[in-house]
Amino acid sequence: MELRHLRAFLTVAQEQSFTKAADKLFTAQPSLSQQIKDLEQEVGVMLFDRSSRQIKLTDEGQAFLIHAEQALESAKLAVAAARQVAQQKNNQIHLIMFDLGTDLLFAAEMAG
Amino acid sequence: MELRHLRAFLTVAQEQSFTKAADKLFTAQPSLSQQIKDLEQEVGVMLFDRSSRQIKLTDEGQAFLIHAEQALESAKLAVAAARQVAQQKNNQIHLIMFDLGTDLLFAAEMAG
DNA sequence: TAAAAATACTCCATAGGTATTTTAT
DNA sequence: ATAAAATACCTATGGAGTATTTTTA
Repeated sequence: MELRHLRAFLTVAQEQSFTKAADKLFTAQPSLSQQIKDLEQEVGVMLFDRSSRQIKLTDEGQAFLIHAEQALESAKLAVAAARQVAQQKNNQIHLIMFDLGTDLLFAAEMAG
Repeated sequence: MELRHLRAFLTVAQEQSFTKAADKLFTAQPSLSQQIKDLEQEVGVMLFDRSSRQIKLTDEGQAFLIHAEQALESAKLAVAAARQVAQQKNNQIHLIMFDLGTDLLFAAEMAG
């Protein structure tokens, strides 16, 4: 199971349609069918009810959904958090360089 | 970014070593190096400090870690939750079948 | 000099695409 | 009859392995 499966799952659940989800994800419909199939196989339960034309989550799918959303959210947060730390460091460096510049300017003025 | 990257990242962080992490994940050391490299490229920051022989997390890596753990935990929970629902349903069916069996037995006795 | 990580390279599995069939309204 | 999902098939990409070259302690 990879994040790609969770993204596929969530989008199909949202759109209640493989075709629409495929459009949204800029991929082909059979790819999504395959991904969901693989996912269901790994989990060992049906996540969608295909008995009707309107695809719907099974009870199992509902249970899966909440945590799948959380997983993707956490993955996104991980990236954001790492970048934020880097950004903070960068700001500190800029600040130090600004102070240094001011000091140099001051020293130059003193020297005449 | 896929869960595989997060698994690799967490294991390297734990083991503080690519080689040990590779053993633990039953994969080859260069695969892990590559995965971490790809991950760092996507995030846009260095997650590990390689300046020493003892690999260490950078501040950015530390920030990434918490959420990466959460993501994997949620993914695991998703699977467990879906399976639990299925199991509950299964138990209900068994119970119904048991009751039905009891009823049939009773009916047979009545009929002599 | 001896470990561990990075790099180079090769190969194969599989993810994803196209074409088609099946299903449900 | 039509629109949507499933299936079949094929191809190309990139993930993983082996061999080798840096690195660092």
